[in-house]
Amino acid sequence: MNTPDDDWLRLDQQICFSLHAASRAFNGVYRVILKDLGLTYPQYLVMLVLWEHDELPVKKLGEHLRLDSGTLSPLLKRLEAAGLVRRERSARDERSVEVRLTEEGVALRQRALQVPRRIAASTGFGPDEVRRLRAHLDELTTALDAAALAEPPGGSPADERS
Amino acid sequence: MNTPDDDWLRLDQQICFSLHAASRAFNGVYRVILKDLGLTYPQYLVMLVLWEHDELPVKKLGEHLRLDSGTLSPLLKRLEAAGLVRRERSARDERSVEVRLTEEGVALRQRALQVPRRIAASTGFGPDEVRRLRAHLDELTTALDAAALAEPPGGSPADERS
DNA sequence: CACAATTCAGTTGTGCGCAATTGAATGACG
DNA sequence: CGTCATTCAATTGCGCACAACTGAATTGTG
Repeated sequence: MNTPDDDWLRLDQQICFSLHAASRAFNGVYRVILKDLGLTYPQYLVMLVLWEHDELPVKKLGEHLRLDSGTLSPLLKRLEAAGLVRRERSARDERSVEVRLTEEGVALRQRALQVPRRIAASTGFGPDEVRRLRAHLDELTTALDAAALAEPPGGSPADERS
Repeated sequence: MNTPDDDWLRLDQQICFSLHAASRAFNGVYRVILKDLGLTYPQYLVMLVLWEHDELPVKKLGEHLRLDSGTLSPLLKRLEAAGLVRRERSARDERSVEVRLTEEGVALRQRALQVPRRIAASTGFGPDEVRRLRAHLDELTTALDAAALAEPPGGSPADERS
């Protein structure tokens, strides 16, 4: 009785607008800053993972980033063409492809060290604010993932009958 | 002296990961729910604006959504092909194209009224939590936009010399 | 051992997001 | 009035995201 559906549709607009807009605004700032490094934002994310792990099969990379091979395969090809990464099929399991940094890829890390500072400056957020926002977002993601699993297309989970 | 650059690179990872992941998780939930309506998530955003305004030039639509014609033109073509929208060049200003809902487009609103409830259920967030998160995100977007303006590619704003 | 199910990377097709460009219409200014 | 700059929508080109599928390698089971 509180809020008729009409109002919900307006409120809903604001929520998804906000997230969408924030995501793209962030993306835009990264784009500008990463241009110096010759990386796109998703490529930067891949490099961050590799700087931590140094060698990973595509599958593991995808788990860290929540991306599948459909996205990663061409992206990794481009990183390989840029000379930052090498891909070689695993000897143990020929289905798997190991991604590893080249020397050039390792070296790029030094130049990337300045990125977080510049990003932080752009947000104008302090460490605490960042932490709170991150916690909020992670909470949201967890909830959404759970809901996505519980609600396979079509109806409510209660419809589940053998 | 507080946190060496190495740690920043790790912390930074977490921030951008969180936002990126949340955005795509949200997108995924919308995708499932909107499939019933035959809309993608960005198409839904466009329809939300049109349900509020009923008739708008592409330019205004883009300002509401922060999207340019490069994104909107093909998207609107698809909405037109789906019979939800009509596009006609303005009589007053032949450069401009007016977008207006068809009867079918107006009618779709009824079926869309259920969407916000299902989304809200998926997040598990209450109205207050949503409001706080939205405020946080808007604050972030505002800061990022300001920074994007202040920092044209290449260096700090202080470099600005005639 | 043989055969079915699974796991993995890659490909294809669709749609979004953005930069850069094009071309037409409009507006401003001398 | 004519010229030049601006404002629009549309197009092109590139990269990401994701669903669906392919094909090869591996694992599980009888």
